[in-house]
Amino acid sequence: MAVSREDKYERILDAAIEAFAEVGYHSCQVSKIARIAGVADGTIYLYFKNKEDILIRLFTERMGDFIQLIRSKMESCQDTRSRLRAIVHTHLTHMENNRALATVTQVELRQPNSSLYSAIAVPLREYFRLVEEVIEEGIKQNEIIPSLNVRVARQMVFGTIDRATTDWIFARSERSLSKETDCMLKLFSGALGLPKE
Amino acid sequence: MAVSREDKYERILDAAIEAFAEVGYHSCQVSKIARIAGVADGTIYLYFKNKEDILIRLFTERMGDFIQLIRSKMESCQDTRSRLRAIVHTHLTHMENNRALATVTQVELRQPNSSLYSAIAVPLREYFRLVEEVIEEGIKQNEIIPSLNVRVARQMVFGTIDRATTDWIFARSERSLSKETDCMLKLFSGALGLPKE
Amino acid sequence: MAVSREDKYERILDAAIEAFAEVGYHSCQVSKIARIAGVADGTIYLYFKNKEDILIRLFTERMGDFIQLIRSKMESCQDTRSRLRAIVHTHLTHMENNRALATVTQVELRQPNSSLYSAIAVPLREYFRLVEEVIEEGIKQNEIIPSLNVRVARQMVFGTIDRATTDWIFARSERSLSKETDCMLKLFSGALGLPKE
Amino acid sequence: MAVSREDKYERILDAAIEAFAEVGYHSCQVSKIARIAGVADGTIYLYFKNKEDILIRLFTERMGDFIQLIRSKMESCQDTRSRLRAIVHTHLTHMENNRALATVTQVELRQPNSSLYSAIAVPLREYFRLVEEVIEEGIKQNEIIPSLNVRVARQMVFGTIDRATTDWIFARSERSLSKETDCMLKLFSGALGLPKE
DNA sequence: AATGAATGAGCCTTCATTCAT
DNA sequence: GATGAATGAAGGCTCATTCAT
Repeated sequence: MAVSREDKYERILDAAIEAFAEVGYHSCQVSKIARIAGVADGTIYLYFKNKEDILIRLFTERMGDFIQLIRSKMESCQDTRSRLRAIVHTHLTHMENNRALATVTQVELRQPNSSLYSAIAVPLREYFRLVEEVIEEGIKQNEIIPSLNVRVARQMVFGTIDRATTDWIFARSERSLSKETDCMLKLFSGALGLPKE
Repeated sequence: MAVSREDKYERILDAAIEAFAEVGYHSCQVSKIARIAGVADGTIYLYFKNKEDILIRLFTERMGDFIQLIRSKMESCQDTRSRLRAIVHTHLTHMENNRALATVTQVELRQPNSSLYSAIAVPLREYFRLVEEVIEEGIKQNEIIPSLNVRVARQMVFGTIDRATTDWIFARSERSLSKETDCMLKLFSGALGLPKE
Repeated sequence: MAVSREDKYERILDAAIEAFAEVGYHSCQVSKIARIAGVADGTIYLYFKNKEDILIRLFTERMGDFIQLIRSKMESCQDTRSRLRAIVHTHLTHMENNRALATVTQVELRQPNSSLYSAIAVPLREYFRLVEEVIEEGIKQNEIIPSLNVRVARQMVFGTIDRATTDWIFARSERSLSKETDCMLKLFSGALGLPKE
Repeated sequence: MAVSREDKYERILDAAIEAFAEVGYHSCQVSKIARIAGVADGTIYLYFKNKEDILIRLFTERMGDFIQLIRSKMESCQDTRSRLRAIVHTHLTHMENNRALATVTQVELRQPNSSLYSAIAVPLREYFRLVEEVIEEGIKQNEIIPSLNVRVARQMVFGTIDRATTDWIFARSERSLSKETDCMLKLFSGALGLPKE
């Protein structure tokens, strides 16, 4: 069976994730992506405008999926604690299951002054917004102490998860990342003043 | 008086911080650093092995200074809360006062598989160790609840500060970063179970 | 009725003339010709060996037709003056009516060291020969002064027409090209010593 | 003695003329020019913006010099015949002595829709203007019949010279080009109605 | 030590051509 | 015959690094 057009696009994207994770975006040659994807160099340009376009689409598409995943996991949650748990656990599990993507995300997410930044900014801000909504709702429901700064609280939640992920990537050990969900949640509970379980 | 060897070295390093902050390490040409530093391209190679060496030395030296600064600020602290406050406040203030350095630090800190990573790892781990020591001491002194995972707690402290800094850099607004010290400390107090003030 | 093989061949040739005229042979992509002709890229290679072959056939066929046209116009001419007039007028009118072809002809006629040159050389030399025959016949009939160099005289006739055509193409104005027939003929009459009308 | 900056610029220009003449602008690799000039590929880009810039500067500078040469040769001329002779003879001699330049000029002078065309247009128009001035002055001095179209007359003068040059280039024979000055002048005399010598 | 012109390896991208359908 | 997705060779240009002055 021939490889369909859809498949090829995805294969190039997957190859790019693997390649970027291994050597970083800037040190990665387009021909390396092509080799991993099993296509010719020129084929890449049938699906992507240029090298940067690969990175941009990678972020927007995969992060879009990721945020959808988190939203769906949160639907059945009744209280703030379980919503936070859904975020933390889904995030850590997803990174654990997609280590290469995690590596790229952690590393390349922060380029200054590039068209890349503005492309990334949209899904990232959407994620931030989602976390802040959970916090705001928690305050409204009297589950979270009202006096805290919502943005800083969100920075704590995301920053902690993000840092744990980065540490896990660089540690290269086999230790589980998602197992840290409970530790993290306990800290967040105390910080936000969530009621005892 | 002629510019001494020391001065020229520092001037190149400062120029590099400015240049890297503006366009990013990979997009920055050595000649740009030379122009900002007011020296010839070739002169850079009298002081640095190559382009990457500039970045490595930049991190190790400036982060070394930074850690020294934090240690000195912490010397007079008697309890865990004030030690944490010293860390948070010194970190945020330092980044606020050295925005270009902050930009480089936040952006370029995470290159995979490069000799850069191992160079950065040393001072970064020292900083992590410092935070973890404060937490461990807090547990020993019964100021922090003992059941938490020290590493995850450190990831929270550093991750939150780090994320707040990144947000502040990309926000490009004039809002103060160091003013968030108290918000952050309140969260950490709750998370770690610090006694009421 | 389906488009016949003949038709498709001609359509590609016409498309090539249009495309080459617009952007020049070297800057013209084969896919552009295909798009204008309304065929797939690959189809072109069913009718032409390669890109250069399109240009070669374009010249040989269209110039062959052009020379036939001039010959037929000259058949009814009784004297040198009317023969020259036929050449000049037919040439200018033809270029005026086929501006795109004229553009390609004027521009691409002169590539050094290519298989293109030798392909063009044949019809071009035939045209030159035709002009020189008119001159030689004029000398034999005592209509043209015998002391002139036939080749140089032909260079004058062709060069003048050719230059006027090039100027007209680049002028992009709406001024008529064929209207210059009489001016040109008057110059040629004086140069060649044709008898008064 | 070191090669001065000026020299290197000229050497690259000369190398480009030779290389373009041999294989044509489009088929000529920048590395070929570099090899002939005896410099590294990158050095070219210290002196020229890009490949097209080489061609543009080549035309503007060398044609500027050429027009100056013709002007200087014409200064001592007292009548129209000697002015025309100066133009024809200087043009033919110059092309004969600079065959490679002539080849490039004849071939690459006519690219449509490129920034090249507008760059060439200026010196070329200046040359046309010079020829037309000679004709206009001749009419004013009653040396040339007044009824002719000046533009077409100029097209004849330039077109004939240009065509003779092209023929000479493609002939590749050792026959002299400049020796045709007199043939050509005799034709022009008759065409323009110049008084007998 | 300082310079900056010169180097040349390296890479992204294009596009003529092919070939499985 | 017709298609157009896929190919991959080729080349213009950049820029970190060198070295003669």
